[in-house]
Amino acid sequence: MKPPLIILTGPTAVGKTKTSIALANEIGGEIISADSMQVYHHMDIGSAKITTQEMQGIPHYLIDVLEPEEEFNVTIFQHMAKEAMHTIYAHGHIPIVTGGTGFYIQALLYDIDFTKGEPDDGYRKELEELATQKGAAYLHAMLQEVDPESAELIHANNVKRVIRGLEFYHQTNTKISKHNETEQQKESPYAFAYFVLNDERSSLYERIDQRVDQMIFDGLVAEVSALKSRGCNEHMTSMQGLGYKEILAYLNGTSTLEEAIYILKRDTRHFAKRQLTWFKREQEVIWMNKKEYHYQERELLIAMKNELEKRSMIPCQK
RNA sequence: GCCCAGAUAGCUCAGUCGGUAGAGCAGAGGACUGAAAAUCCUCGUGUCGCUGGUUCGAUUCCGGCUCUGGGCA
Repeated sequence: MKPPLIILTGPTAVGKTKTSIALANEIGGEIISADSMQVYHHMDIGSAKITTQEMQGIPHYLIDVLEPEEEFNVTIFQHMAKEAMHTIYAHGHIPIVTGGTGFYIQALLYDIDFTKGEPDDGYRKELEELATQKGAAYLHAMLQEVDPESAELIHANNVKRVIRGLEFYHQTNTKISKHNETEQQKESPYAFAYFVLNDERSSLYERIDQRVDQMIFDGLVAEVSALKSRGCNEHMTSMQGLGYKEILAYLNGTSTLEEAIYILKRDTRHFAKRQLTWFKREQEVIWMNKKEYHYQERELLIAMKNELEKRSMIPCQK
């Protein structure tokens, strides 16, 4: 019998947080955040972090566990999330993974193997240098040499991924394309339900715009300003988050506040679209379009519980 | 009231020495397996303001009109 795992995700600003609390209350769940920005302390407004009050006493994991200067990535996420799952199972509860980072969810759900091909900062720097000096095509040609399958799949302009391919080969002497192929075939070790909350595109975009205005009103500029004063800069993982890089650009004098807000809204919309593209590609996803449930939390919850019963993840109510 | 400039894709604009037009942005679709809120790829037909004229042919040249800027009274 595989252990149960509930995933509740969806594009940014769709209302995941609120629904996750309602679901957790309903079925006795505890929440693991799959969010690359909410892990950081001192980044509350821009990351739309859940407040203690909103948590309603439901235990939350992977929120406020790192300082903005610290590194975070899929592997760290996977490690921390697995630990949290153990704790939750020990409580006799069901873990609910909530958050919008599809890649993280995938890594956890299919227990992707990240033990091989550790990043090598020195080598990375070297490759980055090469890319700027000789061009993206040059790096791509290097990848073509050692791993033609990857070179085929990765566009030459996508320097980050070309570098990762080269780095993986450099570290392991094996092809990342081969690695990806085997990982792709993995079956999830969990009995899971993968909910994707969604809404009409126009409503979603409207909410995004409104939310950005609200963030500004709530003091996003002051929040980023404080981060800047403590030494945070645009090279840090944390400062690549939406809301942080744009406001930082404004504080550094690269743009006006008005431009920063325009860009932030636009890029958040783009991000939501990318998230949806990701979820569309995922197998076994249960789409929950809010419109179909008349925007009623109650209806949405009942539908989700039905799905969970179908999968025998919660006892039958009848 | 007069003079000047403009009116072309949802927006900002380019262009056609007369043969019905193209960029950026927006928007849409996609990729992603240790940076992922990152990174990257693909997608452009619209009464060329309205109306007459010249012409085989006008969005392009000429006239009038409407609207929008700016200037002069």
